[in-house]
Amino acid sequence: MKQARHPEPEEMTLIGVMGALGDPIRVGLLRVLSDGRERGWGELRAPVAKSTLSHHLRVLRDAGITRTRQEGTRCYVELRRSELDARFPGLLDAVLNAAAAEDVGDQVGLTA
Amino acid sequence: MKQARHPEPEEMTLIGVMGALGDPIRVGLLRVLSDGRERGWGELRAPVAKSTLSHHLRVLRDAGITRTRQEGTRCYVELRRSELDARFPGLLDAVLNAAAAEDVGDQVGLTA
DNA sequence: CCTAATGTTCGATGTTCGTAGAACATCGAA
DNA sequence: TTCGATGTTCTACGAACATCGAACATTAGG
Repeated sequence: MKQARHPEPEEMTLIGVMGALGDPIRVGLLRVLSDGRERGWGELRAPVAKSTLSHHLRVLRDAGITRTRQEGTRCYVELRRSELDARFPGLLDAVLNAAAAEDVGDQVGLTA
Repeated sequence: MKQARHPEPEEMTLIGVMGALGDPIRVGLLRVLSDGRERGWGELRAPVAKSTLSHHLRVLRDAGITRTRQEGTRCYVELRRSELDARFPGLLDAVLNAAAAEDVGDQVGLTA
């Protein structure tokens, strides 16, 4: 596990973010993280293989949507809310509200 | 040219809209239409073949973002602003603002 | 050390997407 | 009716994507 790279706010692109949030699993992950709490990888529940989950988390990270931190062999994920809000004002809230209304990504959740 | 189908507001999905707006050409078209004016197909300028432009307009239409009207052999495109705003509050404005700030889709424009 | 736990990466597969050109359908005008 | 303009649809193709299982790397614990 090499240290993951996180884009600076200036490196984030609208197309990148829109593309990243064009998948139900990733929107589900976004919703899970939307309370601002950092979550452990193992807490995340999604109906995909772990390699696929790893892929989705990478897409989110590469788009600048999340930040990943390592601690020992564990990983912790967190929404980059303030940076996103500064870079794309209103976008995150609009997506989260719409996602909640439609219940997009409801298959994604936390460990019971 | 058969009559194109337009989704009802309830049929629009967040994922559909996010996916449709994950392409620079389509965001460019959105920006061109963002003043609310109806535009003729021929007015639109984009660095792609006409079949490709037709495809992109179809994607936008299928997602519920635009409305296409036919008049004789001409087509007119229009942004479904109020319906989108009602269905996805704040989303369109957030995307348009971010797109303007980044100048996404600047290759798309109107006939000089 | 050896082992278990935790993610990442790799290889493979099937799907979707963006793109273009060619053929087609429709309509207005000559 | 014939022709030209205007979009749409068909077909094709390479790139990108979502997905999985297997192999791998790293670290904690015994």
